Amino acid sequence: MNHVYHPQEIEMKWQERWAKDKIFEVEKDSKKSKFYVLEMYPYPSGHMHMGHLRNYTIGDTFARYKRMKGFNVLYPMGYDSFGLPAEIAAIKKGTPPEEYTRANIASIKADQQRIGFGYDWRREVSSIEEKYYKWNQWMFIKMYEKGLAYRKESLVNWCPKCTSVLANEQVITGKCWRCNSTVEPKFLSQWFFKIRDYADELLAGLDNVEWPQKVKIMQRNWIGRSEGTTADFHVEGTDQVLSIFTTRIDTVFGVTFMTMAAEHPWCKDWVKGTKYEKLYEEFHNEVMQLDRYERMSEDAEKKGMFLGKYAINPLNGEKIPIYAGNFVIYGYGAGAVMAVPAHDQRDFEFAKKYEIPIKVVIQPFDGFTLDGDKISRAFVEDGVLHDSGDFSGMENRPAIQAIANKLEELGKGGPTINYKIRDWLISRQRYWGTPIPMIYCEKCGIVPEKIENLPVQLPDDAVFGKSGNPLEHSEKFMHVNCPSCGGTARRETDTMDTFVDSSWYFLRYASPFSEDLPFVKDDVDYWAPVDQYIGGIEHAILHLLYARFFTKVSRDLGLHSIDEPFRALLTQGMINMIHPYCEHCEKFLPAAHDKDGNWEGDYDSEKGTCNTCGNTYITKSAKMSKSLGNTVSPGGIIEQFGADTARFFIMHGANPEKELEWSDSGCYADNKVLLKIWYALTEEPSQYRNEPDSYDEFIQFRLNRMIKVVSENYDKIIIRDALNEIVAFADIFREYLTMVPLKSLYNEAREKLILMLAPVVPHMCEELWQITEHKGFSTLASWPSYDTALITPEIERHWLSLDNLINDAKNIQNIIDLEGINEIQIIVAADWKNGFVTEMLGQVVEGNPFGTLMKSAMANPDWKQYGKNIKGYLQKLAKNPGKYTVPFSTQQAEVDFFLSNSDLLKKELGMPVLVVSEEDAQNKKKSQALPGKPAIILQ
RNA sequence: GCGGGGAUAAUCAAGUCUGGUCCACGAUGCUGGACUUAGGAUCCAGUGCAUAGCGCCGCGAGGGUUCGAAGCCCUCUCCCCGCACCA
Repeated sequence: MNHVYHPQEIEMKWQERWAKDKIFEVEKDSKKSKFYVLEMYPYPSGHMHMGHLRNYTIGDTFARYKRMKGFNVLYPMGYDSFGLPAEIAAIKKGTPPEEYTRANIASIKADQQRIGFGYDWRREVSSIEEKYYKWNQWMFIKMYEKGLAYRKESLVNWCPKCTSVLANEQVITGKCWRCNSTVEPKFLSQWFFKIRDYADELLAGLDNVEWPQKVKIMQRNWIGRSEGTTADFHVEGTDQVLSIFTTRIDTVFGVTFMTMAAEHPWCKDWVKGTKYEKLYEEFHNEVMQLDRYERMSEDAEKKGMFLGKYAINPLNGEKIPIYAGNFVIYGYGAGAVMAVPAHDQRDFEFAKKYEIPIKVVIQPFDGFTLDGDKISRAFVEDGVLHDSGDFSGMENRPAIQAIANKLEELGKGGPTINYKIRDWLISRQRYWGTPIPMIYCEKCGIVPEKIENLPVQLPDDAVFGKSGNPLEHSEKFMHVNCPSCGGTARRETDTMDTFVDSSWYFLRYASPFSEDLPFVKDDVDYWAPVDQYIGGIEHAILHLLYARFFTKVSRDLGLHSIDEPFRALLTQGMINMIHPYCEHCEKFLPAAHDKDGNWEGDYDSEKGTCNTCGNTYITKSAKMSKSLGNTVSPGGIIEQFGADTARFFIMHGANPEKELEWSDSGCYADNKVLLKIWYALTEEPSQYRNEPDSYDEFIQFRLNRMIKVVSENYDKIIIRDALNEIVAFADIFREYLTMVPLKSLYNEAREKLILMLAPVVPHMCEELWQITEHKGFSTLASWPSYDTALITPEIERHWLSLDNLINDAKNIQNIIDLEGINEIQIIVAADWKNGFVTEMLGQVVEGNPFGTLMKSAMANPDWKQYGKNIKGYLQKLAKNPGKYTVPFSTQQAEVDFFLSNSDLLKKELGMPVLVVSEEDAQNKKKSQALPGKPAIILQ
């Protein structure tokens, strides 16, 4: 046979055949176990990039493997197609968002199809479709009816660049998650989803999913459950009550002041018309000017001011001053805290600065008595209550419970659980999203749109580029009759956060054609949850938390019975690439070109210098990113080498969770590996053997071991390690071709080798499957099983000793002058040594000292005669007992083994091999032989 | 500061859970050689030191446990990521 590898032709051909035979289209089948593999659906921004290629290849490989293992595999794809970039394009270029988005979807979809991902394309979901976003609106109304969607005025995060608000989850260290602008606080009326109602369940559910520990921890921290106590502090001279939250109610008798968040609306009321007003204005402005991140950083100076008001301690009736402070978070707890300077370091510093009394109410267990006037830092450890009314003398831990209960009795608070997580702000002041289906009627107030009128469509007369939301300028959209009274009303112009779209798309895939409900319960209950979800760590909180929330809400609406959407999660590693780095400027030097293609980067690649400082730069691994200009497009590789090489490289470069170093040479090398395998599998041996021989056993061993290792690694999605085992076997297989193989075994090995590779390089494998005269698609073939009897540790030890023998002999060949050498003699250790090594190894492991070993060996009458050599053997055994084994049951077995492999030895070593037993050998080196480790003589 | 993950040869990187053919998988790079109408082609060998082998050194640093440590324990250094005054 003479088959040349033409990836472009092969790949197109098989993609067409797969599509024609609809092999990736799946239906519910109660007789088969289902398996749902999913990648996070992409925002369609033009072409597919390396990160996408990696993400989808991991998923496709795994889905193909599971399919071959006999699962009914659901593997769909779709597009997260609402979002700001389309609107920006509309403003800049005048392209309507829909046109822009559809063009991008077409382009990325073509890229995906060119790689040969086995998606069930009938199930494609796209959030911009009316038939999709209609259900966002439907869900919104259902949630509104249940009180889970509500409108509230509050302090929200405003991104000036996106001219829209953001959810807390979308503010990353004070910056917008999308454009990195500094976020500003603003008071606005906005729509929220009550994710806090599900805080406990969201926390508990993490115990039932197979996610990376890291992601679970991040979600737990984000939810931020904290057990503590609320205590009501009356504000003197008003009917206001500060219901503060604390985890240290045991210190309540030591409260000497209260601290309010500076922006708390009460502060303003209290100072109005008093001598504190002017000072407060200044203080408030100062605090609000700093961005949130700066303000919260630990080294920021703690500042505050007295507000002229007093609060009453609910337990001892003491009157304590109320301050405003720059370190209290308005959004957490009551936006106010009780301050106990003796037992909280931050309060201590504040008290010292403003000369507030410090009252010690917990004394250390060791009997030492602290004095509030003298201590130099807060005492935060456990101790015994002191000056605490009825609770004095109690240990502080039990006192927490006791005091909380007392407060409950008094009707002034009690045990509470507090959460850091805030409700999800879903309003966005943008056009390109799902309109919130609410109507403002002067007479009836806020009224939901009627279900039968859904979807509320995006108008096509929107004008972009004016200030504010384009929907506000659309007459067609704004004007509506009230669904309740029929009078004139106006629509809500906010649209939904696009994270709403991605919160349930994975359920829609299960029944993409459902028209009466977002999805059909039976379909979701069969296919969901997603068994393996694959995506980037950047969604550890955002999407993954919202999707879990939506799953629970839709379950409670009776739409399905799934608790957690994603049973297992794999977060893929970044893709890195070597890039110039200036040690002097301490930064990576961006590469860039102007629009005519002229170099505009920050370094001179010819001189190897930094353009800023002129010093020579070094190269370091950097994340592939647009901002550094070091991206490599998968398109080029596919054009040059084909999709299978691209897939193979990206799976072989690093295991899925690890960082992947992209390199040209690595890619070329992997193309070579594929070519080698291709030729090994297409070139038939010129002749076959009919009688089995020893080497066949080796092939059997390695073949079965490969299937075992590869299956185990694919099961755990450790794809690189699986490929390494396959590549190693391919080398052995190639060797086998040259050794006149046994036909049946050759065919078996060839077939199984193709199937091992099929999940990663499916097109090549289909072609090989056809060339090797198999029927049907390798994609639909059954995954091979292996025979454990052929890979026992004993068999492994035999082949290992042969391998060691070859390596040792080669080593000698490399270091000596081969002139006049024409034969290798293999001297197998004498029979008595098997018993000797077995026995003495046992004694070494028991921990016997050398002297005891020696005595014990010499006491054996059969061994005594070898006394002069025994000391040497024992020294070796004692030094590293793990290294020595007895691989063969008898000397004869060992002799037979090496004899039966003498052809192979001859081939490997390039000279004839003579196998003799130690007893028959003449050379004095024969005494060096040990079981499984023959003496080697070149003569 | 708190929490998590790391540090392996020129480079990337497996091995660490479960200590023992680990003279550390694999890949890249590099050096030889074979072949050849010279290729990012293919094949073979080498790539810490030593050497007719089966030895020494080595897995961030130091100590410990063990017959035996890349792996287990302790201390330290450095790097990455997340959270960041959460009362």
